[in-house]
Amino acid sequence: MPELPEVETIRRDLLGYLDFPSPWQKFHIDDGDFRVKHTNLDRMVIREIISQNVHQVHRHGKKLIFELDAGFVVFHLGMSGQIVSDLQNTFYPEHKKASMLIGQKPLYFIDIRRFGSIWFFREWEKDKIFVGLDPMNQAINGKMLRAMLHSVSPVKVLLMDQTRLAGIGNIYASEILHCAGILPTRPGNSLHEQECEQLALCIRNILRAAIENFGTTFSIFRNMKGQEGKNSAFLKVYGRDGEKCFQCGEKIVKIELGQRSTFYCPVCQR
DNA sequence: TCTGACCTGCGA
DNA sequence: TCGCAGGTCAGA
Repeated sequence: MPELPEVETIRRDLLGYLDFPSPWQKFHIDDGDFRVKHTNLDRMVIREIISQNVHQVHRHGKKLIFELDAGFVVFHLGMSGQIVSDLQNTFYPEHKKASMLIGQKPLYFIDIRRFGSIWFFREWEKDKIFVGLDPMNQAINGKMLRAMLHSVSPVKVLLMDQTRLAGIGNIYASEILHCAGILPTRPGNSLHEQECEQLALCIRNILRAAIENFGTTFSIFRNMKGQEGKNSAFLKVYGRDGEKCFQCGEKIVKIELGQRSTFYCPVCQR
């Protein structure tokens, strides 16, 4: 579910909610099944976290990163993860996987489909967190993108490869390629430098607009206060198969690419 | 590089 | 009841 804009929305909520620095007072993993595959937080690690202050909340790609005195607690929301300050802010309190208290502020991790994860990394393991280039990085230009996407794989699959660019998921990959006028099926290495310049521009613009709209909600995504994102109303292709393209009037097409639904306009995108 | 598996909820 | 859904990973 949550891609970069949705995770950034939650991060901004957290910045307004938490005080820094604040001691991590409580951390309880509520679901036994969750513990095995999706977290390394055993009793020893939790004890290590609880002795520390939270200094800041960062985001890298789709990861939400709580910076501690010596280490990082990293949340990945998977397809259906939520972080809420009050269990009344979610329709799914029965899917609570972790309960936390930072300073005097409670936080809950809700994970309906159980694809989310929570990991603790020590300072020397930092490299494992910051994998891939964050697409909001201002330094990204056409030349860099062209090198990054130099592969025979479809450009949409490459955009969603988190080891290249971290944060673009299925919704925004379709939206970005429509903005850039590029067919999702084009091999990455077929893109010209000018197309990559346009792509770099669209990546930033589409993601920035989605952040300003507090993310995209179809069903599950909510911010920390339980409110829906407003970006769904601004989508140009995603979920609009059979409807008219706003630019040319041609019908939006839906195909499967890399086992994911992909939407594009056959006229505007070449 | 591709495919299936992991999960639950929702709408057709 | 079935198919689909915003993600990621292991294994072939």
